[in-house]
Amino acid sequence: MDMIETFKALSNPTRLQILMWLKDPEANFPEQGGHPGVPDDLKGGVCVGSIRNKAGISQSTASQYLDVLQRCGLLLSERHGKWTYFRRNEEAITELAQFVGGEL
Amino acid sequence: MDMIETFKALSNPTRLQILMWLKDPEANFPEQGGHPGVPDDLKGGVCVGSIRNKAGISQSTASQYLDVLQRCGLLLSERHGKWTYFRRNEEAITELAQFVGGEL
DNA sequence: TTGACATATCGCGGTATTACGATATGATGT
DNA sequence: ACATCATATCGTAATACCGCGATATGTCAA
Repeated sequence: MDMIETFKALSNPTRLQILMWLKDPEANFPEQGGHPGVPDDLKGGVCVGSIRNKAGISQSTASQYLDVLQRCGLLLSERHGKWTYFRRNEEAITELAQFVGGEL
Repeated sequence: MDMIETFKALSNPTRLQILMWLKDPEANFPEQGGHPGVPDDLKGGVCVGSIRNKAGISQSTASQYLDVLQRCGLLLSERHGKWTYFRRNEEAITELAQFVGGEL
């Protein structure tokens, strides 16, 4: 896990916000769900469009931000049909917390 | 504590390294000490010149980096004579660790 | 196959960061 | 007052990041 890339990813207010919103997808993305073949509990993550709406950024920026968060390992993505669902990678976040709480 | 500024400060390899070196000043800055009127145990911190040498960067860059780390609260500085001694702000680092380990 | 939709990638101008040398400030000793 | 040393600030060119619209790719439905 590249800590420099991770800190860089977190040093943008919108990206930090997205990561925190994804702690509670049900509360923060209520309009999500109801996609064909996808359960309503949002365990699998939230799609780009929902995040884009919530954050108030363009589609290309949303896609790019999520890519940055995924590249450094903080998010995981899974494609179902036309949608790409993003969710937190709790292992990576725990690893980051251990680094900051211990080695840093 | 501005988390965005803090993450920005940490997203530079040299600055991250400096913060980690300052966990153990005695081991990482052995040539430090012996300044008139300053105890040898380095409890008060390490001066800019020692950090500059260790990091292999220019004097102006060292001063600027340390200022960035201080502005976001990760370092504290104290002037004694012509030297400015920098040391870690453990309270701030603990606060950061709690944020990453809890709210993030 | 064609159209519609979701997402990804490209290209751009604007802005910030990087790291430096040059110079200014501040402190010490003579 | 002066020279010297440590640090801070200024000005800079190179590079990276920001956020967007335009466009490309991939998926489904008819």
